[in-house]
Amino acid sequence: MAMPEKFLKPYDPKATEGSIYKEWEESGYFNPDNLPKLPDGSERIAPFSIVLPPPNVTGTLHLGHAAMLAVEDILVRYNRMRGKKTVWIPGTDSAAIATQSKVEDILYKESKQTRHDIGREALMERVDAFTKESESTIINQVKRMGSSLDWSRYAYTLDDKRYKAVMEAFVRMYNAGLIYRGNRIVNWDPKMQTTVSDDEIERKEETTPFYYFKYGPFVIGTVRPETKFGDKYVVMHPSDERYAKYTHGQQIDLEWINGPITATVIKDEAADPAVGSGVMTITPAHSLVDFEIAQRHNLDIEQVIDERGILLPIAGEFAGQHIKKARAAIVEKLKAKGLVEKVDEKYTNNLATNSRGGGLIEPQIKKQWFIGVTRPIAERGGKSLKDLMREAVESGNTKITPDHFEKIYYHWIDNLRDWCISRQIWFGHRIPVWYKGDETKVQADSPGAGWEQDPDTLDTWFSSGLWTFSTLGWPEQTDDLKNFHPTAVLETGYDILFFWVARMILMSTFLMGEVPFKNVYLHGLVRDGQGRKMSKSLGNIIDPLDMIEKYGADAVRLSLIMGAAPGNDIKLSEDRIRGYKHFANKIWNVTRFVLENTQGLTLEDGFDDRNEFDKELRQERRATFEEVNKHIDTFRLDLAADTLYQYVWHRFADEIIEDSKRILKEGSDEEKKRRQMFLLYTLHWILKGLHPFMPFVTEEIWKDMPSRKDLLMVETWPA
RNA sequence: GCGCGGUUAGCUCAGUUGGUAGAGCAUCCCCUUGACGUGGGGAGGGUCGUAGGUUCAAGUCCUACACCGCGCACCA
Repeated sequence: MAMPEKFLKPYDPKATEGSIYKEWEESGYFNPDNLPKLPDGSERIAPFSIVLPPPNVTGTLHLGHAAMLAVEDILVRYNRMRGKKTVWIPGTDSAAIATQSKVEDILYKESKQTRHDIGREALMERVDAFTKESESTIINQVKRMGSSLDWSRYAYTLDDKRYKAVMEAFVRMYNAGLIYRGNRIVNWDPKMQTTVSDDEIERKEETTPFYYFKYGPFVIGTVRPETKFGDKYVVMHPSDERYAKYTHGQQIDLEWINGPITATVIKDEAADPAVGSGVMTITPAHSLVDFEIAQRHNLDIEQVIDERGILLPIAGEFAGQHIKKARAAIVEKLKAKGLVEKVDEKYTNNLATNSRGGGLIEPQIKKQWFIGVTRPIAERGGKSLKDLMREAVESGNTKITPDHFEKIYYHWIDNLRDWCISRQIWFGHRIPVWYKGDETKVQADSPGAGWEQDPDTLDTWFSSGLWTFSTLGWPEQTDDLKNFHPTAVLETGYDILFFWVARMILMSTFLMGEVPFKNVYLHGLVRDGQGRKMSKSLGNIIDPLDMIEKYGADAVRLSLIMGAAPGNDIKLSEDRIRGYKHFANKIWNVTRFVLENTQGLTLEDGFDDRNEFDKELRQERRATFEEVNKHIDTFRLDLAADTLYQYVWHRFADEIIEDSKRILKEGSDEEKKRRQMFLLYTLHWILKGLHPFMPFVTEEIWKDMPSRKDLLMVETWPA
């Protein structure tokens, strides 16, 4: 057999990757139902399942996705080769708020219309068209990474099956008393005109003046004078001796922004004597802490700012002004009245913004739907959702890697408040609650004529929380659900531990009575070569698709794995990617050498165990793979890849092959044969071992291996 | 303020149950005309953040501190 011509030129990923992915897809082996039997003729039984964290349907592939795909594909391919019944389920996410705001932006740019101009139905049509158009883009980009996803099980968060699952989940949670409607203080985004959950708030630093105002005999501080109109309670710590002469409930007449008012003294431990003067006034309608104080003492709560950020009549002459503009004018007026004690010009304040749309958050009291996280659940032995979430990890049923994130997870649970799940946007899963007069019904479908559905939709993380089982067919009792749930691993970035991982545990432990996954593997953020975040303004963004184009998907995958310990940020530079392309080429040339020197031989030509020197080589090879197995099983893919890299390049190529040149030239026929068999055999091992990490180049080489029976992706792992 | 990490060679990072410090890249020198220049051999370079402690022995365990990063909280 002559040396295949392709090995005479350097490895060219561009010429091979597309067709190889097609072969994989057409083989059907991404689907566990089509996987071949094991070499001993038995069926694959042990399951290995991963659900893909669904990228936004309207997004494009970035390095975070690329890292995630690399890790998950390695785990899936490794386990497939180890004989497991493997499935990796793809999907995309509607990303409700983000997608709707994107479409609204386009709408406004094109026709200067808002969603209210065109109405709910027309907007949804536009959103659907936009997502359909985008969907294929992200899917094709995911495929270019070599991801061995079972596309026959593709799910979209808003498709019919998932919609049904979401409705079912809501109704069940409502019936269990976990979902309730309440008038509580929520994070309101005046720009998007919707509520936002606590976890979606992003704090941004700003430098702003800090004002000290005279409030009767007291001095109070604030950065937000515009909220102060309704402040008629003055709060101090019960044991603050400076204010011992004031008693709880005492009334004090004083001059305030728009004239004389009567303030009431409240003694509450929420006032920290060490902060400022130790005295504060409260605005219960626009501050969570103030709201809680007001509730404790049963105080009046008055709205000062409306849903668009406009001051209400309580602001007197300032009513109708936007809070942004009103602030300076209010301060001027207070100055004129001699009520400004002093101004600290450079105060660092953390502004709450909506991390999805960027609007400034204004706390408001609104009637919304909530999930009560501390309510006892009868069908779970009186435990609360918080208890269930904590137990999932404490029991070890779900292990988080790296494990220090478990502490962060507990910390989050301890601080968790009821989760506001209703959103005033249109794109998403509509809340399955129906109203007719004073009647309310909670059910998936309309109860009939005259019933009106709640106009709100659900927080996108509500449906995402169901993802491990909604993708497997829940609420129907499917075979997939039986076979593959709980899933083996959930792999994602540590930045969505709370958003998503915790919500999945919440949903699964309640609805399924089991954890959603046995392992959580958290990868780091991908940064540039100097450790900076990639951003447009720094101009340091690396596009994974450009890199695939230049160096091949295998090189990109390896660059995101090597040196990336779990949970550590990944520092990526183009140099590193180039380096791994060199490695792909090295494997290519190793193959060329081995095939050239073993022509006419196959694995079936036997293996001589009596050669003592080669015995050591074989032991070393086995030890190498045992190390690789150990690392993969403990999610140290970085070390596994490094072990293989070292062995292939610096042991096998640099030493064993170099040494073989002498033997093949000068050795006896028997020595030659032994060495040839070792080289050929080891090349098989190497290709198998590297396949999960570098699937394209190894599969391409595999085509010319004399012992090939099927695709490398379903070959058995060396042992 | 509370919590979680990190600090090891110029850079990026490993370092498994404590036993004389490792890799890749970079630098310098040398080699190489049939596996591969996307190559090979070699060299220099670290008192492992600081100060204590435990131990026969500490990069590894304990305590404190410093600096860097992150999460939560804070709009009095």
